[in-house]
Amino acid sequence: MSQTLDTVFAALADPTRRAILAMLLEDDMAVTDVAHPFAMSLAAISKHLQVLAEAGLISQEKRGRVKWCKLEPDALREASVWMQGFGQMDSLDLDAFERFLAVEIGLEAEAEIPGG
Amino acid sequence: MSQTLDTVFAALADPTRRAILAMLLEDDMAVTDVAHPFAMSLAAISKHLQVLAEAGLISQEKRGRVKWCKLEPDALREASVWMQGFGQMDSLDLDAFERFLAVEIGLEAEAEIPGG
DNA sequence: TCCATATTCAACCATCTGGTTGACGTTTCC
DNA sequence: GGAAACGTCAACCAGATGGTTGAATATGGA
Repeated sequence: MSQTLDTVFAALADPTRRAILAMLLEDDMAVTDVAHPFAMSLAAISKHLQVLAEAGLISQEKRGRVKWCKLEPDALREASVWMQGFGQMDSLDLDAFERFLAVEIGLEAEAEIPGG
Repeated sequence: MSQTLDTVFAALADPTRRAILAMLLEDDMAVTDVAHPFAMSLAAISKHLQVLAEAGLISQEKRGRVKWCKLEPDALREASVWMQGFGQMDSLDLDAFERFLAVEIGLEAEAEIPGG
């Protein structure tokens, strides 16, 4: 889940990938057609699509020699939920926060919250 | 705005930086105190804080020899709004999309939407 | 003044990222 | 069968990223 947030946000950080997602809103598309409007090679777009697929933001299905790309909004929704929930923690449970840190960044148990 | 999304999402892609944001939810903190729970150098945390500040996710104010870090949820909200709005475009206005592409990735006017 | 604290800067390093090109394996179709 | 279309793979490259260490710059306090 933490790694999911890593990969989802990293995928969204690139404008080409955000543009691809916007294109896939309209309809499923073949890799070649996704690549068409962009001023870069097919191989580069293929890599971008892999990044999006690993983040769970799209799925790909091969039919014949054509690989179809489909938007998968669930991962996007997960990240969005994270961001929404973020502003709504009112006061932080420090014990819970230590566990959160431990999960988020693999911190040892000695993690101690300054000022706490 | 496009660059803002770039920097905001890139900032959020790192678990250390997300943990820092979570800490700042509770209260404003000095750089040294932010660094305390993490198993890395102060200089590394200082860099992370710069990334967060450039993305607009935090602000920093120096009082005396202490630099205070404060959460600025507006940039987070902007990215969240982008994500929310994303799933809600129903059908895409192709002309608008070409302008979107032009802004997002600096594409030339000849951008043409395949299948469109 | 002198020392400790708070923070950044500069140089360095390993790894990741985003792009290229050319070769390759599949599938389709004449 | 053989050519063309679809897509990925492999090798390579430049630049960004995330970390380190040690020196430098302020500021605060005895």
